[in-house]
Amino acid sequence: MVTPANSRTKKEHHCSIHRSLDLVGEKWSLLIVRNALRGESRFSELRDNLGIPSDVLSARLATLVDAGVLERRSYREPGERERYSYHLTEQGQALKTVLIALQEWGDEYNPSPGGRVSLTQDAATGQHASIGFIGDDGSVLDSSAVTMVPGPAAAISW
Amino acid sequence: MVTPANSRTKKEHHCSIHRSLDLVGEKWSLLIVRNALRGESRFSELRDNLGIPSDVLSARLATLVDAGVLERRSYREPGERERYSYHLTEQGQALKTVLIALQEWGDEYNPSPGGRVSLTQDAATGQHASIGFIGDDGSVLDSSAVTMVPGPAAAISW
DNA sequence: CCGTCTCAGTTGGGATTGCCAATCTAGCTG
DNA sequence: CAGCTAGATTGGCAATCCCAACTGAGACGG
Repeated sequence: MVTPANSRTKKEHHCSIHRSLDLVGEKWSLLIVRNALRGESRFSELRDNLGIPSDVLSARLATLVDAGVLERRSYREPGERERYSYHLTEQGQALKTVLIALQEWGDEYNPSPGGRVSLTQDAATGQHASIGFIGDDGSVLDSSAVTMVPGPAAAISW
Repeated sequence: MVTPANSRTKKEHHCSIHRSLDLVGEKWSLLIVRNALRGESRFSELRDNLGIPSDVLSARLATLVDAGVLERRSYREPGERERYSYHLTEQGQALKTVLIALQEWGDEYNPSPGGRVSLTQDAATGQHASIGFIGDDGSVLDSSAVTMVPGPAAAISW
């Protein structure tokens, strides 16, 4: 092992967007999470469906487990030996918002000629759902009216 | 010019998340958009505030202009020569949702000990806003109840 | 108990991308 | 015309990525 996967030597940034991208901003990371959200959990399943080189998959899984996005579990099917699978943690599930935001952006501004491959809906009613901003009073806000403002820790830079 | 920045030779993926990541998934791309949302538009401003190598910034700006996320404008301040600045298009503005989703995820699961650098609020009322799912009937949906399902073009793979 | 199969990776190498420092260019000012 | 500044480009080196081949361990057949 030349480079241990659990050595997080990266600098901690004060900006949470930057910190998030340090965890899931590498190539393939978010696509692995997307497929995990679909229920894919095995190495070969992810490798074959994503078309990712197996060494890169191996490295990403280690990084994502280390970051707390995935959890590695051993399992054993009857008449099979023990194998490993990867499952989203609560933290990993929470990336659903990021992925659907990316999906809506792509569908809006760079649609595939073949149509949409994935839709978003409420599990209970089956009605279509989309991403938006909600005020603390529970009201739905217009996206253009929402701005990012400096927070309490913005003293140094923001 | 060895590799022209405007030759988009990448394969078009059927998955909109994958296509989106081809446009803004490279290192630094989303951070450039974040700073552009704060109103930064000049090369040196972005370079100095992000700490990005200038050759990479140059390449990313070209890619983002090519993708339609940024628009290159010339400007001239009094007593200065003509210079260029980079401004978000409508398509670029729309990435605000993705960035705030990443920000909320980072604040929730990987907070900075120094506190939050950036907050999200409604420009009119100043009340705090957060990302959520909204049904077509206008109701706010619980995030755990929202799922991604195969769409019309999912025949090949999804 | 020997050979074969499959899953889950690891390893070797070459290509690509990213990083850093130095340099360049055009127009301004003195 | 020498020097300054914004907006880059270039060269060299390091890290990352990709592909193909290989490994290791347990199940299974003979």
